[in-house]
Amino acid sequence: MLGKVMKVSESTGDTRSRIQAVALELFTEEGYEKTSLREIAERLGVTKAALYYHFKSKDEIVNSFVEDRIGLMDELIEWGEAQPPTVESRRTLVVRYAEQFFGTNRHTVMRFFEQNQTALKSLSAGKEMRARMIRVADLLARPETSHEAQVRAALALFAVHSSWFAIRDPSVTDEDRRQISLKLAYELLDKIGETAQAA
Amino acid sequence: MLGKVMKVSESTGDTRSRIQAVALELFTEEGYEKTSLREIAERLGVTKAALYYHFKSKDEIVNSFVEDRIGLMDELIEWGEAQPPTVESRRTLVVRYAEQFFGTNRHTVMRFFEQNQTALKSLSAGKEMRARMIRVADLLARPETSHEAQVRAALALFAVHSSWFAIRDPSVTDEDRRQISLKLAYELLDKIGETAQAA
DNA sequence: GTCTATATGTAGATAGAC
DNA sequence: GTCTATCTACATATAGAC
Repeated sequence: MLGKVMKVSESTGDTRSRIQAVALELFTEEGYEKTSLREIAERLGVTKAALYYHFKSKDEIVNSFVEDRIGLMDELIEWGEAQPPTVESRRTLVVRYAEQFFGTNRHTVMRFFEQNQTALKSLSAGKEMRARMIRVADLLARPETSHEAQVRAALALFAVHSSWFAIRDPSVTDEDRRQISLKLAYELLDKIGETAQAA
Repeated sequence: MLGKVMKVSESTGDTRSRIQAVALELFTEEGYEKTSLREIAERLGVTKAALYYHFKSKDEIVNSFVEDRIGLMDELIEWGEAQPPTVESRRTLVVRYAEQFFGTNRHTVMRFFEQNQTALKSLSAGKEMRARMIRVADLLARPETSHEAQVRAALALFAVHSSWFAIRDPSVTDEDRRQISLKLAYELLDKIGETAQAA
């Protein structure tokens, strides 16, 4: 999935993908700033120079695996904007968000974002993603503009994320985590727009 | 407050405190790893060597302002452990947590933790704080051991934190943020232990 | 208590051979 | 496509003068 968009003309998509995978893991586990290109190269059994053949800089590696996540978020936002601000569509929006989070190659990329919030402030990919998270939260809060609704929306999204680490038992399946997070997200979201609904 | 524990014999507590304040701000805004001692020194109008007179290393600066937060958390945990696992004591626990968060010199230290989770993994102060956060969450989940209760507890704590950044309007007062976060924390926590209560 | 000067390491990144 | 070798910059940290 990581090298999916790549043209076939670039023959050895293998090394490129392996760089992305290792970088994503290390960036998530020990942080973007602390992870050196030397470390990534060593883990792969190549030299730093090889990395620079595939990516022109360190933050380009980040961009490469963040790109398609941004694309998915854009689809989600576009869909959400076309929906009426009802309990139903709020629920569906968070369900779709959770699908992205738990789907495809697991939650690796989202965990990377979570763990590198600060470092990502100075990376373009980080700013792009940040803006989209805020947009999704705003869509969830609609039609309310109250501060409480804003926090409810943020908590609903965080429910999806936190089910990953707050449940420390590693034997719990992704599906179980997903269900718990959605139950709590519903609980939080369903109280949004009650005044508007009643009116 | 930052240099409170300091002995009076150390005459110029001023510079030491100013280093802590500037470091805390920069570590929070742009990240621990990315912030250099040169940057901190320049901002204060001194040289790096001066910093090393007051602190023997970079992570010692972190320890210095984290220490008393750890102490407060320990008091909180000790108090919590002595309470019965009821709706009432759960509420009071999160109220006290919020007091720590919003109290004293604002939420600066807690924001620093939030923004540097990954970097703090390799710092002793980080590991210490992390363990205490988990302990508080466990106390909130009692007497339940269900996964859902664990997520409820984590979300309740995050409600306190998120009220700081999820409400983007800067004119909202700390008191308003505190009230909103507690309302939502109650909502989440009050459903813990319902089976045990009923039994 | 703060300075100048410097030691020492490692980071990201490039040139050019193979 | 990957290598060796190297550049440049900046990091943390220390020694010793004032």
